[in-house]
Amino acid sequence: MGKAVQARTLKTRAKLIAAATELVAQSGYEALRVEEVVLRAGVAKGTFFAHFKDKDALMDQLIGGRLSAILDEMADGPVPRNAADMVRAMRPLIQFATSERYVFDVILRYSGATAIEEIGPIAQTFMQHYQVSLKWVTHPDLQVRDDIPPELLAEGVGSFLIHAISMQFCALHASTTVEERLLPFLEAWFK
Amino acid sequence: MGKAVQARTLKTRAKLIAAATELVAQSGYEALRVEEVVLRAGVAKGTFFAHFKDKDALMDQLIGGRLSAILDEMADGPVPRNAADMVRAMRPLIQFATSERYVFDVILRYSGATAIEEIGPIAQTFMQHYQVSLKWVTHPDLQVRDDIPPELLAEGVGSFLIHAISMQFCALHASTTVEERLLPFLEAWFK
DNA sequence: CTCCAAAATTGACCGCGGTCAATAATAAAT
DNA sequence: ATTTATTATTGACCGCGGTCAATTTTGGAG
Repeated sequence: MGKAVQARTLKTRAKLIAAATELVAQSGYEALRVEEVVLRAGVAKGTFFAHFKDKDALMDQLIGGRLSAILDEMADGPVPRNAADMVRAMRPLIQFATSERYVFDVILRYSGATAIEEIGPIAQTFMQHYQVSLKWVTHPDLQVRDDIPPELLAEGVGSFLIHAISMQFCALHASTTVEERLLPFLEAWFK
Repeated sequence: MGKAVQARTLKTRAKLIAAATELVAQSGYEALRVEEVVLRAGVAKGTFFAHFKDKDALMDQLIGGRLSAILDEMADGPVPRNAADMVRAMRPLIQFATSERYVFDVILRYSGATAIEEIGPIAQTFMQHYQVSLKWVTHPDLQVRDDIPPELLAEGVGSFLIHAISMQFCALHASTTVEERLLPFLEAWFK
């Protein structure tokens, strides 16, 4: 019998990812069409779905990859000193998540893994963000509330972030920025 | 010229809503097909889209209607005495929002109005929920934190609720219930 | 009643995501 | 080199949401 995974497979997959990445760079995530991806990659349509469960699975890869890279930089950066500093540190994350309404929708849809064995790239970045937040709130220099467990504080940061971004896509609150809206919530976590 | 809106229009619209409601009662929201709705309503496919911008607009109506009814009862009920009581009061809301993954996705997608003049039913229920929460946290019997403005507390309740429900759809946290997960966040809002 | 312009309805058609039986490429076994 | 079992690829096809030019219905004006 053949090897579990052939070299050809990796090549095709790489071609699909490359084609998709180029198309996204040109026209954004929402405009991406599977037919355009396979055309550019030079494969048949069915091949796409042999590599990705559906179109969203590709989006999970692409968007999850970007998020993960952003979070890696956040983790490497200095621990913020206060709430305003924390908001500033999350700026790259906010910018990407608000770049397209569609992107944020995909992030929300894939934030929860449907099964333990299939935790996708985006779902992983939520854990990654939790770890970064936990590292921050447990840093001794940061004056966070000591009557709330750090795990809850970290989880709350994620909750507030999603909420603040959601509001951005609501016309009623478009006048305020995400950072302005996020700040008071984070301040509530500090003493 | 004819009247701005004919009686026929209202009848057709009612038939579409009735057909859709019946189908949802039978097979749930996710399984709803526009073709089935128009078949049951006895109209052509194009008629559907003359009444609703797209399928999601119908969902906005149906799901928004249910949410609004639930929130009306919440508003009429007694003001909860503490965090645990507050979680209990939100139970009907949680049950409906978690009844189908698809329902929660639609709620999130429509939570923000895209333009001020077109605030849909679901977007309105978010404001409705905010009002109920505000009423609760400003009630004198409730011992909430007094170092955080009530408006922020009320908005935070919504943020925590969405977060707790999101976690429900993540296999990693399926063992805990939404109510168990929500409670510690609400307790953080109390003194 | 007849005419007419606006409003409502129709259904063939399209776009695009996703399926699957048939086919081709691969690599190990002999 | 030939056979063979496994894996990868193909593209015609389907489901379903959404469009639009053509047609019918409506209700007021003359």
